[in-house]
Amino acid sequence: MVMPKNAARNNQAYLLNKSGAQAIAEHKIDKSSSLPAYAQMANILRQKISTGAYAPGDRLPAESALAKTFGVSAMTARQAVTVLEEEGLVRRVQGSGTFVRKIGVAASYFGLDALGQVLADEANLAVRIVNASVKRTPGLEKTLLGLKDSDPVILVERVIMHRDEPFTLHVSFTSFDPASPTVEAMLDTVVLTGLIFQEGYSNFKKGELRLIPTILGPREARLLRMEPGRSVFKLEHLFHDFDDRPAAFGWFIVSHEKMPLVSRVGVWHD
Amino acid sequence: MVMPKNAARNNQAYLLNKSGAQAIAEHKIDKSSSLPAYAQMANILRQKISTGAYAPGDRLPAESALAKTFGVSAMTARQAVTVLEEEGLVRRVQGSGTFVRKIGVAASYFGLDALGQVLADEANLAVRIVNASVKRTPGLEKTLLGLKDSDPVILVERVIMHRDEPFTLHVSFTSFDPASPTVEAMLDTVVLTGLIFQEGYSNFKKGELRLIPTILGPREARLLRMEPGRSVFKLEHLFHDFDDRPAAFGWFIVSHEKMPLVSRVGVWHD
DNA sequence: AAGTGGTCTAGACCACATC
DNA sequence: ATGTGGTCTAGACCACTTT
Repeated sequence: MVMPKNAARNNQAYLLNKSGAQAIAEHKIDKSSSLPAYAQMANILRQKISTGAYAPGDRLPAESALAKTFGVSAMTARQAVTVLEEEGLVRRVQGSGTFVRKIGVAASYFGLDALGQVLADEANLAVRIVNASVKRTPGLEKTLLGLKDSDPVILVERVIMHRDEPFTLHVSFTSFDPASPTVEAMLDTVVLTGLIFQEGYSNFKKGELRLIPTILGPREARLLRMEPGRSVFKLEHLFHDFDDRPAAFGWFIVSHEKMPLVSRVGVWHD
Repeated sequence: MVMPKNAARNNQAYLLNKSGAQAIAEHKIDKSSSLPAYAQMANILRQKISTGAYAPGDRLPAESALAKTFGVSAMTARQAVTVLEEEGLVRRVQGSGTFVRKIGVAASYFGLDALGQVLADEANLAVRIVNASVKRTPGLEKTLLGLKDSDPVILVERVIMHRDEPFTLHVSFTSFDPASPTVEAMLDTVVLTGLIFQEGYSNFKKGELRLIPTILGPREARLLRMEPGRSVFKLEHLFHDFDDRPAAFGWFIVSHEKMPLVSRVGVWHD
């Protein structure tokens, strides 16, 4: 399976912006167009895939042949094929050729765009801290943070409100390090700014996230103004600092209505 | 998105910058190595990001500067930066520069690798059809398939067994088209081979998938040998044929243990 | 041996952002 | 005006697969 690439997503809107229908019909590149040659080529090739002219399993013409056909250099032809590869439509095999992919359920991936958009919309956000305390009893979070059962951890629970409606409940555990800033500072910098919002600097080097279906408990339901017993997403996270120490464990509770996970595969734009 | 510009804010990263700059002062590409030059460059740059020498928000040296520093052509330097961009570590801004990304929860994506691996492992798969019938009563599936309430649809329910354990329950609806092959043929070709397994040709041009948390019903639980009331994933799919007609609606029921959804962000390999 | 994709060069010009 | 990334050329050689 091809990993989704940021470049492909960024190009998407651009490529579709101005597609020359006449260019597609004539199988040629309009070099005076504002649309780059490689994008025009990609559009034409995608069109042929969408109509079945190039069917799943078929081999595309060699990049050198495409370059000759379209009257561009080999590098430009290669760039065009790369667009389709990043869209997951074709698969390159060195020494053999480029083949049209067959679509299937497993080819999909899900991004957290909805979550990102809400968290970036700071003007309409409000954070309600429902609990901020120091926890001294044992728990899974201490294992994950590399702490002893007796070590204290900072527990913070927030409801993130979006347009005056509860959007998600965030529960986070951070190790209580006396050498670090105070609890208040950590609340505002490390965990909140570093994890939730997009602006500013991050103190984290890497993170692991896990998506789990779970059932809404009574307290969670009350905080989110939802019915208890509903099935919702639990998005767990464990972030590590630049010394590779696990520093922030926690999770977001959010419904699939607020954070739809949708994926599209195959050709969705001719 | 907002562009962070104030470079000297993270003191720690600033110190690391000075000490780290000497440690990696080599900056040399081994052109006799089997590892391509662009990959070696990407490794070095990634290393600098992982140590904080290039901190989130910082601007990378211009591609032309990198090319000069590493003694390669501009295209090769560009390819190196592209690697980091595709890993989600940096973000390019035309006319402005390339900036180290700040990691966050929303930057993650989830692939169905686990599902794909199981469905590709045909030697250890067995499909048990638990229901195959023609449904003539109204239902959501008819709306999605563009059919009238009175139109018949083929309903097939299968338990896909992997290594003699129930892996997932697949429920699918397909329009009953008299011009198409018979029910039996459709079971084996269109829906099963086209949707589930990877080999062979597909009859679908595009598909939309939706991931939903749901609660296991009694019948589903029995078929999957799990406890009812558990929270599991429901992976809905709607595939369209090459005439853009919706042709296969349905869903997979699978637990998060069988299909873990994990995502990693940031630098995980130095 | 021939054909394919993968890497690389040394330039060029363009689009865009910043000063 | 300068500097940045984005596109493009016309070659070259390499690694790999197929014939």
